[in-house]
Amino acid sequence: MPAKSERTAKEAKEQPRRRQARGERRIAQLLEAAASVFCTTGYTAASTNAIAREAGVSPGTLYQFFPNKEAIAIELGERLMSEMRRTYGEALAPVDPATPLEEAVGAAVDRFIDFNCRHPVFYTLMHGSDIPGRMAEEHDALHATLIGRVEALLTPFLPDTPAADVRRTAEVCVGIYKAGLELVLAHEGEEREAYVRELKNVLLRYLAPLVD
Amino acid sequence: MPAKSERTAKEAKEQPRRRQARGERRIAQLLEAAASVFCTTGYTAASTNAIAREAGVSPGTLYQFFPNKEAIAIELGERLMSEMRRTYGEALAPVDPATPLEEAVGAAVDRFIDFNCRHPVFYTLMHGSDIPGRMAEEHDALHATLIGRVEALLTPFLPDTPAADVRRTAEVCVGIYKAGLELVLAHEGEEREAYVRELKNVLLRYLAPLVD
DNA sequence: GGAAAACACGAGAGATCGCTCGCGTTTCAT
DNA sequence: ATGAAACGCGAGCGATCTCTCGTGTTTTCC
Repeated sequence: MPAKSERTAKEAKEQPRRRQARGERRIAQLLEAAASVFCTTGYTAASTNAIAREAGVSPGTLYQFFPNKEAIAIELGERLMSEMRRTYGEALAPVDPATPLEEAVGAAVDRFIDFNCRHPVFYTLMHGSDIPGRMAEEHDALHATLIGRVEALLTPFLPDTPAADVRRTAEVCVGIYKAGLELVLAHEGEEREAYVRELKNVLLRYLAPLVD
Repeated sequence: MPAKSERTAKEAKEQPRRRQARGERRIAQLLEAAASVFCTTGYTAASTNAIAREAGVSPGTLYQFFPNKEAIAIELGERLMSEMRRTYGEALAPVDPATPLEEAVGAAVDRFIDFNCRHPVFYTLMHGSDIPGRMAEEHDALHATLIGRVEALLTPFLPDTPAADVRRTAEVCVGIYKAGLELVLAHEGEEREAYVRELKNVLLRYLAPLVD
């Protein structure tokens, strides 16, 4: 009994159980159902039974793939984050300081708004005031990196400004973006695009006097 | 048995039960406790037992004064709204069109920020994404009147602008205010005041090009 | 002083939710 | 083919929460 017998370890950290194709399909199915339920009822009010029902499986099946309710949100969040990085990873970071501010802001806003429109559950998970422990940490981490990116983008424009002021300006920009995102998500079609334009206006007019 | 026997009406609409001074004191006590618990845990996660415990009374006593949990939030919200009207009723409405925009915006922001800082539960109740039926209606009503006020304030400055655009501008202003309020409440002392100044800057720079 | 009403208590009924467990079915490696 | 492991089911356990009820105390009114 040498070969594969260390399978007996009771509470191993992570036993990345062998999955069949069927299992992977179920996981995707369950995550999609969870996204739908989270969007309509929020995280806390969403019951695991409701998620299972939405996915057309039994509660027991759900817990075959997720140890608990929070893990569903975590996994959903991580998949969204990785898609975000994959698609828009360079939306903020590598900006040529010679780029006009208008162009940089416009591009960043367009990319993030587009992502959030295609994945409305992202806003629900990251903005909901009812998120639990680990998810809140993930939210704080995302917020911190976002602030850092905006700071990095702003600093070249504000050479002789105290760091604390730059940070505050970045916080204000992200706050404006969140408020704008809420308005954008609340509308559709032409009206939605009008709000996108307004959001860009707010950011540009707020920043314009600073970068001269 | 003629006189006061219609007391037997089973499910009378509103039986404004006679209250003793002790009862009024308990109600105030319970609402204060509820405000505290709502602030720290949010509405949904706040348990009625926790509110009773915070107030130093039994759960039964709580239900002597409130028919259900939602009624506590409703009453709390109504008292806050009436205090808001009493103290800052004219914060937005009767503005002389000759007043400089800077002054009007600054005064309105100062008043509302001050109110929200003194009653942080107001933000929790009105911004929480986990609020129930009746409370959400109250929130919508407040939002609608707020938008209306801002529209009224904006219209004289924007004579030849389509109504839809004015409304959208008002929505953006209120959205900016909410985002700023969140940042202001998250900080204290000197930093808080710096965020108040930034909020005013954002609003003024957004509106300035429109009113020329 | 005495009856009625308001106030206060706290155990627990009733409902919901997260999650488990035992057992049957399907899939896969050998 | 066959044993093992992954998958699937759904009743129900245990914990929690809202709200009730029976009982006892204080206040008010005459």
